[in-house]
Amino acid sequence: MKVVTRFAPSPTGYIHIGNLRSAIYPYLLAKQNEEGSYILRIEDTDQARYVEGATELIEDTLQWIGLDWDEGPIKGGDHGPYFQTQRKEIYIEWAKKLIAKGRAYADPTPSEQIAKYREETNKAKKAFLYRNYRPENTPEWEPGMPLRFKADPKDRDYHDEVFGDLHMGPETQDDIILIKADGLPTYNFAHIVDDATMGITHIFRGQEYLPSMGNYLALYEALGVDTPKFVHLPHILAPAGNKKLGKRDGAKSAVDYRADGILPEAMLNFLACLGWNDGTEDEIYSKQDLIEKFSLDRIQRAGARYDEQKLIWLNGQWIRRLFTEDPKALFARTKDFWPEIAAKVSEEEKYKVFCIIYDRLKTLSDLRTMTTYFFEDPNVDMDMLTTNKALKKLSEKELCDILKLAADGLAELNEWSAEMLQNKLNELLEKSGQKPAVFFGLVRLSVSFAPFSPALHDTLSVLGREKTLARLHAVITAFGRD
RNA sequence: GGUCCCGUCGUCUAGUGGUCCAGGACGUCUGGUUCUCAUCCAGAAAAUCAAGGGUUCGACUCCCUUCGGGAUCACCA
Repeated sequence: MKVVTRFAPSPTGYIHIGNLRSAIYPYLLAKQNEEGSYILRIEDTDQARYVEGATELIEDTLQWIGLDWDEGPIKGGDHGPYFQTQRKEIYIEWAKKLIAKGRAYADPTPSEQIAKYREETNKAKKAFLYRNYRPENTPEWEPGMPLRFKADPKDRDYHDEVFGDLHMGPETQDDIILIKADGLPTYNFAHIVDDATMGITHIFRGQEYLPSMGNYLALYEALGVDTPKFVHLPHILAPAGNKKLGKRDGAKSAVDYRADGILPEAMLNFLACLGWNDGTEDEIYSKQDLIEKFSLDRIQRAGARYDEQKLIWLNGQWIRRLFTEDPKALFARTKDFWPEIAAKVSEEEKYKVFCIIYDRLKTLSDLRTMTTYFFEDPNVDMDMLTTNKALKKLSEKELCDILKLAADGLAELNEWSAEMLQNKLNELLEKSGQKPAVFFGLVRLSVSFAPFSPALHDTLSVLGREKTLARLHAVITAFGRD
């Protein structure tokens, strides 16, 4: 069977990670099907909430994380247009079918009156059902008037791919608005028409739509449309509390994570596995792995909490993995993450630094704080030396002598390579008669004045002979014992 | 309030009647890797399987009830 899925966001702002997952699953399902198709549709029927530029933001997010759609904005396709505001005639046409069948009526009731009805039922602590107030005489519908569905409340059973066999009673079905007074359809009507005309086979959406299923089932029936497969997804929960993750909880835009140095591979891996797993004990999945292994019946029913720590860990895993696969390619992706001072240095220089520091990065933006001493001489900070755990037992003279020994020894080195440096450093360590923590620690701090750095011989080899010796002498001078 | 959904370590989860006095991962803690930080490796702590009743020789797994949590009841999606 050909699988056609869709992601259908409304352009009301950026896509936060809570929503992004419902873009990923339909993509995976479509791609694991040989002739599957993944459609992007923009649900822009709410003029009031429309945000300029939001569509571009959505497209950017999907492209970043690697969800390339087969049909939709930019790309086009056989089932367009892909903006609901451009499909107005289609909805009107379908609405007229419903009117002809006596299953839709123009509602003349003023909204103030409806508000009163609603207040009544609220006071009686009951769920509001408009059909209890259905007007007896309704005018012939014409544009500018709200059009309502005429419900046929009854027991309806259906199957959800995640939640299993479900039942909706008559009280879940009402005379919902199909076409608003502004002539545009509501989501409730539009998505059914669109999914039917676009040939969507699997509908993915958040579980907040579960209570509306009674209405949707009634509409499919009245429209004479076959029901697609339903895939309702549990909510992603905010880090604290039990509420679903939303922008109020500081749910960042997915692309904000890009600026923070999170790799799209890690984000995709993380979100896909938030509420889904393949039953094995694997943790790392590439897009291809996910496409091969994804299955609807392994989606969780309970909401999963959004845990940024696991994302960070996954990101570190991906940095190491991608480096192993193709270091240059990963390096090319670090462009925006270097400290400003690195701009004056050649790409080759930066690449050298990257090769010795990459396996310490959790996010690419760590480069900003972890590499500055490679590009500019650090300020000599004597306190850092004298308060160091391993060094504070030694006198200034002793420290200074060790540094001189190191500087003189290193100056003799013919070939300034990591390997030769390692040998030389070991030789000097022995000569100094100090513990590694003292000798290496002192040299390391003297050239970097950083709380941490790569292995000493790697650091010195990238730094180069000139800078290394100059920095060691700067500290010796600072001791005033030159 | 009505309706709908959910409930295994702090978190993500494995588990579809016996091999589970519950396994893995993140996080935390402790060690190891010639310096720091990170990686990597080894190990530890961490779940009366929401509770109570059934069914069964046997239940985390099936049934019922209760409790707890969430969603929804718009001319928003």
